[in-house]
Amino acid sequence: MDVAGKTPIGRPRGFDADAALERAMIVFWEQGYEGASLADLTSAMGITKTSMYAAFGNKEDLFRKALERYEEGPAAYVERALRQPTAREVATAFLAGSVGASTRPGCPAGCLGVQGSLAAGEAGRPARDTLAAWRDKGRLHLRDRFRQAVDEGDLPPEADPGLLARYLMTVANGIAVQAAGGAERDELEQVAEVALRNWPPT
Amino acid sequence: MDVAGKTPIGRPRGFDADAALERAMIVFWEQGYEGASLADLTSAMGITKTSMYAAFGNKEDLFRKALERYEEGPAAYVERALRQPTAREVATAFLAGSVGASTRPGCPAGCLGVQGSLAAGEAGRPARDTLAAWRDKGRLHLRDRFRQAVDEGDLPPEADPGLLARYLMTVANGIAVQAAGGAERDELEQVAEVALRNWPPT
DNA sequence: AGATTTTAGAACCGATCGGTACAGATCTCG
DNA sequence: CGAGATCTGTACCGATCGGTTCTAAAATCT
Repeated sequence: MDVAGKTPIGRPRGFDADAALERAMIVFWEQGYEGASLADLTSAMGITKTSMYAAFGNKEDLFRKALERYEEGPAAYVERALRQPTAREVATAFLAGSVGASTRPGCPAGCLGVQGSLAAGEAGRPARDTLAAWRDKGRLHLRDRFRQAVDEGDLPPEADPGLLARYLMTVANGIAVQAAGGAERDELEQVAEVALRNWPPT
Repeated sequence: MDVAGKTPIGRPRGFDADAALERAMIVFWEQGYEGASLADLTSAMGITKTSMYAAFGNKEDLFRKALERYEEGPAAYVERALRQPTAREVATAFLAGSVGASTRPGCPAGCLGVQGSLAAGEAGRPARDTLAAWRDKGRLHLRDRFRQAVDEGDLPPEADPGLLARYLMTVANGIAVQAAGGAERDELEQVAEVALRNWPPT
């Protein structure tokens, strides 16, 4: 039985849901969860509120889906960094990717995972918690990767994988804040370089 | 002529403006500029909207005054750090103070200067810009202090004061994000220690 | 005392918030 | 060709947004 090939019954949707989600991601990235109104979102997406609700659920669902999109797109550098052969290369690629994503031309400055919602009122709390969990997931992936590096002798046995992961994530978060405040790409590349100067020797 | 001693004419205000501002600061710190509604603020301040407008202007003015209050209170560690005798001590005190302020018991986790407004809709843009300028001011103070350190031979001549300042501010911003996400004080103290391992020798 | 100045409280303002109900349009299936 | 299913646009929902108006109360001034 063909699961995907069939044309669905009923009137087909008149817009590209993927493209609309991409637009929504940009708006959330630029204005944050609470700062992005449904009017802002749907106007950027080129659809009406009704279509948005039918296609994505509600504002919170839309935000989560925009975050998934962000993870696969601008934040894909995390996965790429984790696949580097040595811990040092992982760290370097991670910070370089963080700088790149936070200062990407044509995109909002900073990181959706940080500025999407850091402090929020009652209404924005689920979105804030979603982002905190998302950042934590990345941090734990880094930690696991550095544990593996210790096992492989790629990091000295006395290295603390959890601490190194948190250190890197802290610098990346700081880079995102700096970028949101207008810091330029080359300035942040220098910061990343300084941050890696004290990386444990292999 | 006594400028301050006189009792002002008219009905005296029935609340402590300083205490009310302190409460407002906490609310902004916890919920961000856009996430804090006037109802949230005035209820925490224990006054009505009318009294708030008479005493502080409007929401934006209140936010600016809450930031000044934050600078004199929880963020006073910046000034203290800048007065340390050596560049290394300045850097150490700055990061230690950042960790302390971001994980202070009884206060919201994180830093008002970061999570107060990082990304915002149209309405919150002035607040966001105010915070970005505030963070930049701190960064430039650090830079000037490190320039002085180079002049005094306290930092090597090849040290880059601007880069060191931006590096420290980046780490401090990252610490604030980590704290907002639930990181504990001792974890962030270790991060600060790692971040200072490669500080230029005297 | 009486005039003046300021505060406090409640009621109210238009605008906007996130979210829906409904009707018409457009598709597949029989 | 209907019949049933799904999407789209409009109009609307109650609640809340930041901010104001108006009246009464409480103080100092002459």
